[in-house]
Amino acid sequence: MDNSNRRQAIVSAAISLIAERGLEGFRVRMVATSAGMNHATLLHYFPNKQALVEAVVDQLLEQLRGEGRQHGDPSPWEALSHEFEDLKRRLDRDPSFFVALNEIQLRAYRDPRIARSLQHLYESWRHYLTSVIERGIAVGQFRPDRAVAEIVDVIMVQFRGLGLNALDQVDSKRMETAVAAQLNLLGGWILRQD
Amino acid sequence: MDNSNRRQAIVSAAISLIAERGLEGFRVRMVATSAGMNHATLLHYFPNKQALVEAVVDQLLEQLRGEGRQHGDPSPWEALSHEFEDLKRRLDRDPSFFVALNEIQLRAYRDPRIARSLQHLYESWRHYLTSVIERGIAVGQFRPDRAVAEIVDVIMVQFRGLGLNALDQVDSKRMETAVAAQLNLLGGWILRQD
Amino acid sequence: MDNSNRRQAIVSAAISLIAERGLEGFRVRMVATSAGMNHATLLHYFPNKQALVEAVVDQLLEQLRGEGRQHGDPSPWEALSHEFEDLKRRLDRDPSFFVALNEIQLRAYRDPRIARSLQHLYESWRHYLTSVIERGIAVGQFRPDRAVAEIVDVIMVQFRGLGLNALDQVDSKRMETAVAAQLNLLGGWILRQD
Amino acid sequence: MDNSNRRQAIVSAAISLIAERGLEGFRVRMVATSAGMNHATLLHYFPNKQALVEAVVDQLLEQLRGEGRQHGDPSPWEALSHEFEDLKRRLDRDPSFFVALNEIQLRAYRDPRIARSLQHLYESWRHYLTSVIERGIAVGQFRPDRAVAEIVDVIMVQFRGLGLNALDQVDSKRMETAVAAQLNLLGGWILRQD
DNA sequence: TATGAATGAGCCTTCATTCAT
DNA sequence: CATGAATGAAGGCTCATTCAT
Repeated sequence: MDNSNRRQAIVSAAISLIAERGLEGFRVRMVATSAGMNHATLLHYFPNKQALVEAVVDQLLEQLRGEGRQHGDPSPWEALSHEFEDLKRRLDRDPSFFVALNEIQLRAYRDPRIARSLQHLYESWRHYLTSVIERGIAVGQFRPDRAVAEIVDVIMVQFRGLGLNALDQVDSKRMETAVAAQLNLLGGWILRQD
Repeated sequence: MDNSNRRQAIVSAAISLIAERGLEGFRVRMVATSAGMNHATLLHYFPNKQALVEAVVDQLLEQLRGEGRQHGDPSPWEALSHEFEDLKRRLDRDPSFFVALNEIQLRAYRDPRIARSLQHLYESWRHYLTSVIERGIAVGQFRPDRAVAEIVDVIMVQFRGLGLNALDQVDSKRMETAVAAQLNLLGGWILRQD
Repeated sequence: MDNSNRRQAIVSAAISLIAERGLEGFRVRMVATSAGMNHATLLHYFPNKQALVEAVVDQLLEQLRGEGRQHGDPSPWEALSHEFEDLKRRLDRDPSFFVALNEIQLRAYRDPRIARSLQHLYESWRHYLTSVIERGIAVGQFRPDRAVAEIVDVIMVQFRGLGLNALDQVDSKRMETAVAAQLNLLGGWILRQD
Repeated sequence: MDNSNRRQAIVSAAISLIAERGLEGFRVRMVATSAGMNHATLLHYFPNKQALVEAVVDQLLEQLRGEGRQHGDPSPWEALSHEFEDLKRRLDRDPSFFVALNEIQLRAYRDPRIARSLQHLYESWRHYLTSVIERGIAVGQFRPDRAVAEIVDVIMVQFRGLGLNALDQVDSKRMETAVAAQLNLLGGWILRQD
């Protein structure tokens, strides 16, 4: 179990470093130093740099998947709202997480292995959103005249756009407004007006 | 003027390479080869790598600012629609442009010089959008109960999100739908309903 | 302590190379090869070329300061004679040492850090010579009508001139004569004649 | 004749640059710029860098040989004194000349062609000194019990030592004293005392 | 496991030199 | 002659990775 702790520490240090310097500027030696060990020791835990990056990706995606999904039995709209709330909270609490995530996202464009991981996550998220939307329509909370897939796409674009904002280092207040506005926007589009 | 052509060719090759391999993986030698010259010759046109990257940034931003702004005397909503149309056209025609742009955007997070360039562009764009929105409210086309700055932020998040989609290499059709949906979404939120 | 040995080997190789090719022509790669290692390994012991050069300077000056100062309780004139003897021995045994030293001396003209090191050495040597001369005058061995500082300067010029002779690669015999002549010259000038 | 002027300008610029940055740091492009022309143009006057350096050597030696040799019919001792006077004047007027000269002297150690040039000069100078000394002994001005060759060597060492002092950038006053002292030293050794 | 040493591949940059105009 | 462009060789330095202890 100590082994696992050690790996965790390394991956954490790696994420910080990626957020700080980008994948460009990401150096195995620095990660090791930052994790309090010799660089050669680090390579006992990860066979090479690529493996470390992949572990970072896994960790990032795990974290992304992690929270979310609230308890209780929320209505579809509450479920969606919760997703936005969750995003806001993350953006506020740990913006550097999103910096690293964007970095990974770009890398995925060229690294098939990372692309696959990311795709898995997106698919599972898309799946979840789809089910929520469908339920919303079924229970009459959402307008029935929108294509489900389209709604899901819309939401994902919103999230991506908001995630990119993390790079702007704007104040927490403004970020909160931006998230709220997007939710509001969505609501106006899919909520049944009566 | 041949000098200028040569520089153009280099910058173009550089953008392609950045899109292809990222700023990580961006090698002066490759750019030179790709532009059909010795790497030392390239440094004849740009004093060093950093200068080349900056030229790329300038070119990218210039291109971004470039088109847009249509002719005639469009209504505010037509003006906004045109922006989305324009984005769609670009995404379709030259997706790698957006890949490079995202790359630069991430780099701006750490490179103050690039950050400044980007900020200039964003400010000018924000300025333009603000004027359009204000006019739309003034002429009664847009709802008066939305904060202008908030609307502008919303649009910028939408564009960023859509830009990131370029990385997914989805088919042109689906991208078109995504852009249209976002425009639709925006319309539902700010257009005066009667 | 092996580490220290390795550094020593590198510095020695560096001195040889400087003597052979000058600071112009001084290549890290060559030093490494000459010391039997990869050039990257060398940079494991010295962070960069400049640091290596400085180590060379230190070593050279250390060596210069090193020997000298004989045992027993010599008269002032014997002390001076010993300095010349010592120089002669060095010139004979390791002429390339002086080649490197001249090289460094020229570099000091432009490199403040080296200039400082050299100045320290010269000051300490000047200090020593001053004390010897003063004692010589006090005990009546040297003529009292010469300014001490002037005598010291004279001696230093002599040493510098003799050191430059190392470049001529003349035979050991002739060098010996030259040193002896300078000592003789000095004696005629400062020794009390009776 | 304009051609000759141009070459002169280039060589002068080259000497200044060598004095300023050493042969290490000596760049064809800089010389050209400093002489007010394109670097490629410079290579119309000197086929390559080496040729330029050799021209510098020639010029330096020419200058060294140049002055000297006074008019009238001086006594041997006056002739020697004049040499020292001349050196003093040069050291005072153009110390950077000696910096460049030392630089060349070191280079001669490895460059046979330069070595030969230097040797020619030294031989001719040695020849001149020899004749002066012999005459001095013949006319009874110098002590007859010194070996002529030895005296000549002594003088040359003195000159070399004084030349190296140019690097110390000491004040003119002190340099003057040093030269005078060496002359004095020499006089005490060879002048017939009566 | 842990680590310091070692290494080869590779990158950016410099520079003397060549060449076409 | 003059010059801007071009080039190849080389140099200092970095870095992921391997290895012996």
